Amino acid sequence: MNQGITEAQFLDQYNPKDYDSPLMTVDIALFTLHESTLQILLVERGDHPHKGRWALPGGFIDLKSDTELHDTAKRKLREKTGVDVPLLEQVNTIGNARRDPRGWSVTALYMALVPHAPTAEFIETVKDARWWPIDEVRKLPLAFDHAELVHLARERLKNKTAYTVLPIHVLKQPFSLTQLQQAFELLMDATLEKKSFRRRILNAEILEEVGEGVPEGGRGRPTALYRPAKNSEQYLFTRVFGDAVSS
Amino acid sequence: MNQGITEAQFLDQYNPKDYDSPLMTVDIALFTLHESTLQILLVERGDHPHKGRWALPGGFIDLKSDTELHDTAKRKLREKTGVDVPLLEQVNTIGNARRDPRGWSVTALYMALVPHAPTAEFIETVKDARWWPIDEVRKLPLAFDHAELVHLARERLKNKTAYTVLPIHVLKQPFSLTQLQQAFELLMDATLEKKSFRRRILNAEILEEVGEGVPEGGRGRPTALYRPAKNSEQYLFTRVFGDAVSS
DNA sequence: CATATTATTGGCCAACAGCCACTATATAGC
DNA sequence: GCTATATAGTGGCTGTTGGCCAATAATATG
Repeated sequence: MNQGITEAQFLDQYNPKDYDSPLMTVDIALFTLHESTLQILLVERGDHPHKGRWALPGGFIDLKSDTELHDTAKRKLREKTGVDVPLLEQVNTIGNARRDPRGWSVTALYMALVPHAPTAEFIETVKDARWWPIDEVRKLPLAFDHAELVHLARERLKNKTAYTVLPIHVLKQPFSLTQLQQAFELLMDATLEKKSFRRRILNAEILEEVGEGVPEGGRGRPTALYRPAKNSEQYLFTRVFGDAVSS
Repeated sequence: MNQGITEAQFLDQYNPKDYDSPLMTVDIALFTLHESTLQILLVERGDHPHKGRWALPGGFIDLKSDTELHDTAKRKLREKTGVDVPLLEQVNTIGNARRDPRGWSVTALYMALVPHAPTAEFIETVKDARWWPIDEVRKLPLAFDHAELVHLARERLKNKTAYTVLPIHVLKQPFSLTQLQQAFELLMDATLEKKSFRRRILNAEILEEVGEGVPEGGRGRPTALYRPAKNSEQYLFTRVFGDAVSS
């Protein structure tokens, strides 16, 4: 193949355009909690292919400005949400010959969960993007195989949540344990037992009590409010829930 | 951008070579257990770049014959081991501008664990490939960022093993519980408590007793031999071990 | 003041993991 | 044979944790 030449000579001769390569994209499933629903950010495609359909934010790598794969993901999210998403989790990479009409295509799927507030006003200004409640997404016409990608990300989110204290950093602070439990339940799509939930969360020592607040619904016993303890970042990947989920 | 044209017209005009795209490859960390060590398959590179260094088996997608990303992985493994690997797990996808001297490069890393015997003779005939004990790999000159890829796959293997009954299908059958425990310990890189191990494995009801055999070392009480029960495939992803690991 | 509503705690039981000593059954050497 | 040694397998205790659900606390409403 390249006998008898040095590596420098080889690189000199090499031109990537001499070879066929697939399309390479990045897609991001960005989730948030708002008004007691789990929501996902979708973008209405303005270009072919699949013009007019809803899609996950994402796109091609900019070989000049991006130096890491997740730089592309961060850049695309910044364009659509106006904020920098710190924790991007890679979910899966899907590649085949039929998912994009333009030909062989590979996409790296990322996932993140962000608080709703900081993004809300900005997204209104991006006319082709909006938050969709996750339950309504299956009624939408989605581009490419994005219905499948949404499903993969949603499953990962369920699992991830069971293993981490992730929702703590998504709620408006301070929050009550009831609110925190509701957040966990939304993300995990499961019902948690109240006493077990409180035991685990409090034993983990990741919360700090900061006073009292009004209960859900305005009436009833006042509730204790909490915020993440200073050292709670380090517990971000602590296992908090086991099999303590019913469906 | 493409105003006023139909999707068919758009696709007609479209040529992927008009756009810059990164190199896209697939790499596979193939593990096996042999002679009480965890081993990984490596290939000595015959071409630039990094000619002469050891690398994970892998390579470029064949846009004509491969229809799925993991087809590429399976094809490459078949060339090197002579066998079809049924269970390929995707570990991670790494992409950046500096991992390959040829330019921006993305690789999808897969992982699998196979029994040693069926591959052994074939690999001898592939002169550039061999099994390496995992502990010796860090002394080798590895190509690209494959040292990092090996590390990622090894970590995933540890976790995966803790959650599945994977080693059952890798041992020569029938096997004793002592042998099974040793396999788990090698894969998880941890010490397991004998009684707890046996309790969990036997309670899972995934094994079938099939007689007696000689103990390890030839002397001592004879050992019960087991093989996977018929329904054990469905338990492939059952959680078998929790935090019952010391180091 | 009675009732409804939400928050929080008490307390029991069953399951299970860690621990380690004890028993069982073989081989090797004398 | 007898003893030492090696490996396999079990008994049984303890502490932790999760599921369950009833009891108690503290407020709002009419």
